[in-house]
Amino acid sequence: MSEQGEFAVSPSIGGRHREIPEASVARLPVYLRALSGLAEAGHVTVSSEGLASAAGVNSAKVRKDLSHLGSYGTRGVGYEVDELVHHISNALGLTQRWSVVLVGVGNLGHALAGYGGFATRGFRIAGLVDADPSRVGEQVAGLTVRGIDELSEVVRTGDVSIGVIATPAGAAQEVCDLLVEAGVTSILNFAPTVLQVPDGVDLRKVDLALELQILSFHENRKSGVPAAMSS
Amino acid sequence: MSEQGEFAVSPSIGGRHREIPEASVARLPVYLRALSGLAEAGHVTVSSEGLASAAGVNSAKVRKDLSHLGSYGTRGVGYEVDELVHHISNALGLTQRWSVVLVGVGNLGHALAGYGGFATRGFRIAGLVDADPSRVGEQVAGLTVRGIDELSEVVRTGDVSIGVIATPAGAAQEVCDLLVEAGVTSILNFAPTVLQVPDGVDLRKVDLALELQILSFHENRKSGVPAAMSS
DNA sequence: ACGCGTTCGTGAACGCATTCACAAAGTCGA
DNA sequence: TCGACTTTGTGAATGCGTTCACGAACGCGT
Repeated sequence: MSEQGEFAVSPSIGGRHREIPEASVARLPVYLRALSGLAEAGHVTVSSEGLASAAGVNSAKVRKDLSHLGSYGTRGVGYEVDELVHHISNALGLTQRWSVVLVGVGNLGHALAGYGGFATRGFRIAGLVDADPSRVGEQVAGLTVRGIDELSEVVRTGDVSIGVIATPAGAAQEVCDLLVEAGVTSILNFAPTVLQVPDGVDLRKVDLALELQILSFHENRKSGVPAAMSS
Repeated sequence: MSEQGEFAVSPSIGGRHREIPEASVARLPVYLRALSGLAEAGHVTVSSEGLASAAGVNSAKVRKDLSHLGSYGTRGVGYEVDELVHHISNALGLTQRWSVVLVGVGNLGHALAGYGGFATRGFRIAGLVDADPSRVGEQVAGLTVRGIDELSEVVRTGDVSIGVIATPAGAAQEVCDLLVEAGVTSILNFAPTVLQVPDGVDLRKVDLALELQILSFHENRKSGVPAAMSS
């Protein structure tokens, strides 16, 4: 009874393990971070419950999420921390090193360039680029700022696939187009504006003002409606 | 036939207009920004289709979202830009000015303090706080950095309801607890760690490393599975 | 005044994500 | 070896968000 058919998907080459839902993908980095903490604290194994509380979610979600990677837990025991770190890193593609170009070296750009999270998680800053000629040549975080006209070259010679936009809103779409044209296929946008990208290019955004406004909504709700004081 | 019945919900006092779904709330700031652009470009009215393309979503979503605020569109015409800005601002609680305390004046903290998005959208930085004694007294963005021991006082005297955490990961939970204890009810966390807050406190996070890892996943998928690379 | 074209507002259908709940599979002590 | 206990992995149920599709309402030109 070798029931191959639809379950015999090779977990190795080609098709990982089905598709991992987007919502799960977004939580994997959180698990990874929680597991690092647990490993440092000396835990060899961890249960879904333990990982859940470290990651700030519930255990059912942890089990569902991890089940998308394969069956790496042991019933009655839990998950081996090191092994899980390896599998998650693998699923996220963190076993290989990705190169990043950072465009816009203003206040925020400086902070990002100096941010430790790049290097520690396998991301390499292949170049810093800015449109302001007075900034070109400046040394930031051990790198020399280059002109926007060199962006294409930086992307090609540095094997860059990820672009980070930290420019003012007005310049963001133009920079985005240049990045795409140069061959970048993933973009992280910090500029407070909506960007258009062609199919095949992944775009994520980080938006401070937006987050504050969402908090404002909830604050407003709290102060406006002092609980369920109807009746 | 004055069909009142269930449509005669007062949109003024008390119960706004039912509950606005979280997903809609998260898009309202985007609409607001798109509308600002449209207003500057001279548009007096805008259709759901027009707003949708400016905001990077589809028109059905726009109409559904806006319907939660009330019926402010005109069939056959669209929405009046100014009026819509007003209603969205109102729903988000942006007609009143919220005070913010920023904890952690490192690289990122500097960038945040200098970020224009605070002031331009009705948020006031009531104080900058840092635990490092060598930073206390320093002038940043026109404000004097104060010690962490003054946090509680800053919150109270400044009528602060929102706290922004831009400290290293190790200090974040402690700072978070202090903020909550001081009376802050909304927290925006930039530190790469999971925070625990009691019920009644809203928590949002902005996490660069997490975003990069999600992009990494998609890059990995793209390079691993050349997929439908037709013609 | 009236019909035509446009666009909103919304019930219904659909799909994705979360949660529930439990059988299966393992550990561990006696 | 065996039985009690723990914890995973996963179908099923539920809930939330998105999309569809269309009636209702409005402006405008004639």
